Amino acid sequence: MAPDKLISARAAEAVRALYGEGADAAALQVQDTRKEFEGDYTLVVFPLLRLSHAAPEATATALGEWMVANCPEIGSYNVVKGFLNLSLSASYWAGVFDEIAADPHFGRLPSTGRTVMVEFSSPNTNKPLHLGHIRNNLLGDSVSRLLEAAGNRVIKVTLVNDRGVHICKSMYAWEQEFEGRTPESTGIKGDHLVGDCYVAFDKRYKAEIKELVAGGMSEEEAAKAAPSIRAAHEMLVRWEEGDPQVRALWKQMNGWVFDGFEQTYKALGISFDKVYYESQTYLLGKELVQKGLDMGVFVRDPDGSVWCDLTADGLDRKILLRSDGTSVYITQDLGTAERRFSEFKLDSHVYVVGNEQNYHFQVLKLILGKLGFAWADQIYHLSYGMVELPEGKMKSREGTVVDADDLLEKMYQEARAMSEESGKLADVPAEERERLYRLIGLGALKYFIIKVDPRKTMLFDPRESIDVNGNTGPFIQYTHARICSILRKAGAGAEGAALKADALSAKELRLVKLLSAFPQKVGEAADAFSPSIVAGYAYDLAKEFNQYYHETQILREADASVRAARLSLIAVLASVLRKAAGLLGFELPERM
RNA sequence: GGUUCCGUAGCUCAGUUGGAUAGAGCAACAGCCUUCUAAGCUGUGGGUCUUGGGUUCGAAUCCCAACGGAAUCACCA
Repeated sequence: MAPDKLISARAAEAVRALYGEGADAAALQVQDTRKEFEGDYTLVVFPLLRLSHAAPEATATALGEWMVANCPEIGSYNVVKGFLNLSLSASYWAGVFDEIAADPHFGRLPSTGRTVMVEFSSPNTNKPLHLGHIRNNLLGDSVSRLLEAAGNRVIKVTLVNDRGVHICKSMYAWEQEFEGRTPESTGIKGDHLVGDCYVAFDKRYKAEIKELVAGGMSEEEAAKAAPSIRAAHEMLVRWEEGDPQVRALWKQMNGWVFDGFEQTYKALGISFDKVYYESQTYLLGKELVQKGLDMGVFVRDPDGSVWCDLTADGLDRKILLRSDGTSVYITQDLGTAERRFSEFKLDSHVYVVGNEQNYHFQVLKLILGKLGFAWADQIYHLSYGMVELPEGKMKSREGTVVDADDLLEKMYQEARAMSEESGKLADVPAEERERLYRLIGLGALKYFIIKVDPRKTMLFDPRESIDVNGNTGPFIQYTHARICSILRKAGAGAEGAALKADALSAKELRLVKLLSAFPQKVGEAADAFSPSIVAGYAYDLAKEFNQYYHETQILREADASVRAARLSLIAVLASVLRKAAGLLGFELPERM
């Protein structure tokens, strides 16, 4: 039983023994004892006063006395006002440590038997990935790992937006200005080349509008009449008709983008179990529209368009089918959701999508509910905040977008610079060194993003490099490397010893207590879809170790059994740090 | 205007079922490397938790209002 659960259970027994009635679970408030007081866990007795009919101190003391006398695990107690601080005995903690050390799957929760799909990343194929996508990718990846650790079967998917007028814009610009140029011929990464086409289109389009407006046309008319936009729309029509020439170019350019994305995903360490393409799913959902009409939850207007009236739910009327019979974005989302739930027998579905689409997902869930799908409320929109620059939103037109590939490269260089300055890796082979630079740079970036609560908009200042000191990924990596260094010097087979209860320092007890909280943190983080909880935990653990490191001799400890115990403690510490970082999606080096 | 989210130290962020004197990091300042990796450790300064009410033994946390900011409300995706 987890230590905090044990305390709760014991406290319930004490209350029953002393006051007869069983305290309801809600009345028993057990929390971590604050650092400035002595104890492991604290029972807040205020809610129990109505049972004890005594003053807070007297109630707390009575409970403390009973618990120390009747619960072998509880070593001592003290009372401060209405707070009963309880300390578990050193031998209890030593036992907890042995269990942790013996459990190779420590931190993995029992199976829930549930299958969860996580959709994330979902890029457009007309421009390269940027910092916003990075946040999405890292969150999606980490949440997937968390849900898996929490006992779920997880299916990671992405939906690539590979069709539509925006792709045609890039295609048209390529024909006009880039004809013949390929990633191979230019040496430009495919997604960047197509992104350049998109920018070129925008430039051309703007110029045309300006010219038309100068010729007396209104802004609005000009936006529709500009030759380039007409050409792009024309291309889309031909794409939908299956025109071989358009399809060939579309295929070729998307191929470039996919190759480029693949490289970035690989660099980020991200993969999917299944990739969906909108070009193959955009027609889904039409039969659901018919179903909704039959059920009477949708209405068809005289012009032929189909709507769902959500005004009773505080929203607006939502269009589901255009008057020309073609479907809109949400129509295909309805269709893909239904297909996925039935095909994979999903218990729930998480969509990692920015908070700009809150409305969309609100509507999606509502409509699926109206269509009678019981699983509609098992859809969860993990709505994350935007990444902003000091001057506000990233704008591709103003060139303020932070490119994913550039940022990754910058992080590697940063790690290299730090490392070369210290010289600690001087004797490591060059190839291995490069691997470590990437690992550290990636750790810095991932931790920087993931430590922030997903819901919040976060700030990134490109002028300042991402920190590597303090509450950072490299701090955790460094801590791990330090432990590994000690273990290396200790020699093989040094760990595995049991802790000696009578020789444990306060700091060592704290470390064991922190270790024991890991599974609970995994559960909390998974429930809240918030990897930042695990990030905070990893930081606390690393910080605690570093303090321990400075005040405790390990290798030079004279008593062999104490030395062995300390080695096994730090070995487990390193392993839990690795697991925590693993949930966040980055690795810890053995040297740095 | 409707809906949703946010407002905590100079800056970036923790603080999730209401609990003790609101915490970290960065930046600033002062210390600690002949001793297991100084990407570390120790200390100092820094706060009307946007404001005003309410709920109660107790509120950064829950409720109401105001102020400030963001997103969204397309026959776009």
